[in-house]
Amino acid sequence: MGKRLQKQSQIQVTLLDVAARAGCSTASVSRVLNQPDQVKDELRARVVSAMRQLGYTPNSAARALRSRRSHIMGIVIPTLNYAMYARLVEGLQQRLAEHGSSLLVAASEYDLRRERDQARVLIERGVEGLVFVGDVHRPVVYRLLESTGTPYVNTYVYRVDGDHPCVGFDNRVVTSEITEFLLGLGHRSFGVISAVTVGNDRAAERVAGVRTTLERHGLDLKPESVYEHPYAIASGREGLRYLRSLEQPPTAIVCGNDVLAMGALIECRALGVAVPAQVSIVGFDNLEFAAHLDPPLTTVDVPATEMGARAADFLVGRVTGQSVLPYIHLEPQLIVRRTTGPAPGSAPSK
Amino acid sequence: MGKRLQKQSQIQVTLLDVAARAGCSTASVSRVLNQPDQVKDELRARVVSAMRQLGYTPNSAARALRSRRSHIMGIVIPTLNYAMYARLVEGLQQRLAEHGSSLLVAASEYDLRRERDQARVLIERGVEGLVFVGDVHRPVVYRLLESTGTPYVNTYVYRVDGDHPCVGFDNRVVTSEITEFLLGLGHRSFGVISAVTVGNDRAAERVAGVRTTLERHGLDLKPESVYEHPYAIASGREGLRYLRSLEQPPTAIVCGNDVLAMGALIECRALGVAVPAQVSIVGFDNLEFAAHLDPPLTTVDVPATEMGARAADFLVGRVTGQSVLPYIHLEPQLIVRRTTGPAPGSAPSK
DNA sequence: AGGAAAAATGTAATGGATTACATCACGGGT
DNA sequence: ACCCGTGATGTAATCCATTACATTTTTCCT
Repeated sequence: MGKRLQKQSQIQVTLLDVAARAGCSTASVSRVLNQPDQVKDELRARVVSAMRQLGYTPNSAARALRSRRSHIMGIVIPTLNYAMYARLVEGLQQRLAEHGSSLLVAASEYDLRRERDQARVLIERGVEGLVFVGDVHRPVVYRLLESTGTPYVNTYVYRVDGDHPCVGFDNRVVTSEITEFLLGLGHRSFGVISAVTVGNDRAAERVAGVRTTLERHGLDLKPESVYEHPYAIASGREGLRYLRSLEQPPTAIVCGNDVLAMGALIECRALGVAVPAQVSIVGFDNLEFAAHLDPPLTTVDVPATEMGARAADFLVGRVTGQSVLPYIHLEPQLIVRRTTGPAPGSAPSK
Repeated sequence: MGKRLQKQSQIQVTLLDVAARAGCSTASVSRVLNQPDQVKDELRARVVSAMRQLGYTPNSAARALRSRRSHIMGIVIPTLNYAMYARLVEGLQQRLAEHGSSLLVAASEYDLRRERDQARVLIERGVEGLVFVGDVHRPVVYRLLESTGTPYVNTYVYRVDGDHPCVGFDNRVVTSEITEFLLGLGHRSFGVISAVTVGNDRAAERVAGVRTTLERHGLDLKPESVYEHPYAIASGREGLRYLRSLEQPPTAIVCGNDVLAMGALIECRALGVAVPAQVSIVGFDNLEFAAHLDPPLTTVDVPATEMGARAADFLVGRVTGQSVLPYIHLEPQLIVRRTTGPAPGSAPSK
């Protein structure tokens, strides 16, 4: 058993071997690899055949060393267990592949120190560019990026005055729009169920968007109206139960993401709270299940895959010396479904 | 604007610069990097300080070239949009990080040709080992792995006679157990809602598990009782509607994954079909939402993260020359919740 | 104190592909 | 028939860290 499982010490086949076999110089073999049309058909054929016969695979390290191109990019994300980040990575990887680059993935688990460590490691692995989520990172990360001259881009954020390349949207503006929408439905009492905001600038901005908008309208979002808990359906359920237990339960609940919203919705059903008659609920992300919940969830569609693709284009552009726009805005879209309606007891707005 | 956004051509700081500054040889600097305790405190301090002052970052390519270690592994997965694969990647990456390695991720989109291409690319990028999902790959992939001497491991499968290292479980056995469980509840008429089985050996095996078990009991799974459609809630809904439209609708429905099961469950509610009174439904994966559905979904818990971690251990072991077991079995667990019950009209089994 | 062994450090070869530059062949213009 | 330019190919330096081996310093035992 396991005969194939032995690793035999391989004698590496090099360019030199191929050249010898093809009866030409290493330069020509290299050209066949990198600028095939600079080589005459006949020689190219000979080289290709020699490579095949010898089972030649170029040594990536030697290649990268000499050419100063690793064709590897990196991304540091909080986690892959969050569908939107997974999609971001998917979009990024696909587009990079089209550009001929590969992707190193590292997770920080929402820990900024770990994010810093992972960024360091990826740079040490020779990535040509780095993608981050959010724009709040340890200062040393930015310093490292600058001192090593590593191009980078922040995603899931959009801030023109931010001094950092970014692709995404302004989280605060989006929840602000949600809040305006709910205000327009007559809601005056708001609650928020949010992911943990420590080390998560996106979550923090989303809460801030609700708060500042309410304040602009002379209302306020009391600290006790914000339930902040880890990303999970259970948190959404707890959050809803908590908000319902307040002296003056909110009629509108803005959730930091669809998973929390799903939990809230489930708990409403369990508690016999009618949605949207008694409470309006809004999610964020437009995950697949949002449209299939009962009632279907009002949420915000986030172009995560596109964000990844754009990040790829940006970095590849930077590395290849093209001029690229450092601030890329992608518009999320409010998807109004059936979990939102007029505030109870308010005259319908039209 | 954009002052920081310019890439300035970096003059790379090398070991030699550090050595000069620290007043020692490059060998010593290298030792500080790789075997710090072989260097006296005083010299080490000098070198470290020189590195800091110069902002030295080792050149990964040169390092990899000389040491023949890239510290990079790779994984080719069908997609990251499937939560279980995302978790697998997460577990793999975390454990690799603990071992001091990084992870290149590539997606095949369930296309075996693309899987082959991606595997080729990853090998060309210098990965030290490769993780796959499933064990049905293009033959050339296995040939390439062998000829380049690249260690690899298949996940989500377990087949001792398979000649390939693997970590996971036998999908066929698991759905077989599900089927036995349902048979025990008195069900005799079965339906299956499956993901697309082309290029997906796991999905195919799951269907086969139901079929062979039924046959063992003198029953059969008619081709028209299998609804095969892409991974999506909508597919689950359609699947259920389809199965209910059969002349003799099944009383037990085995779903290839939880997403399909969720769709089926949602459609039952929409159609007014009582679960489990009229139909029993079983999922696969035990995604987070499974426990929160109404009724909570009977499903199979799959240790995806663990699988990734074990794959990491295996490959790192192989690369570092330890002896490692090539076949690692992880036991999935049937989680009986409330979507399964006695077949309608059958005497309860106890 | 003497000397061998162990520890620390240095010297220089090495890994494999790329590429600047040199050379060669060949076709076209006059 | 001669020269030049263009395109194809070859020669050899180069990228930068690691490591085998050589040399020096330190340790420690007698």
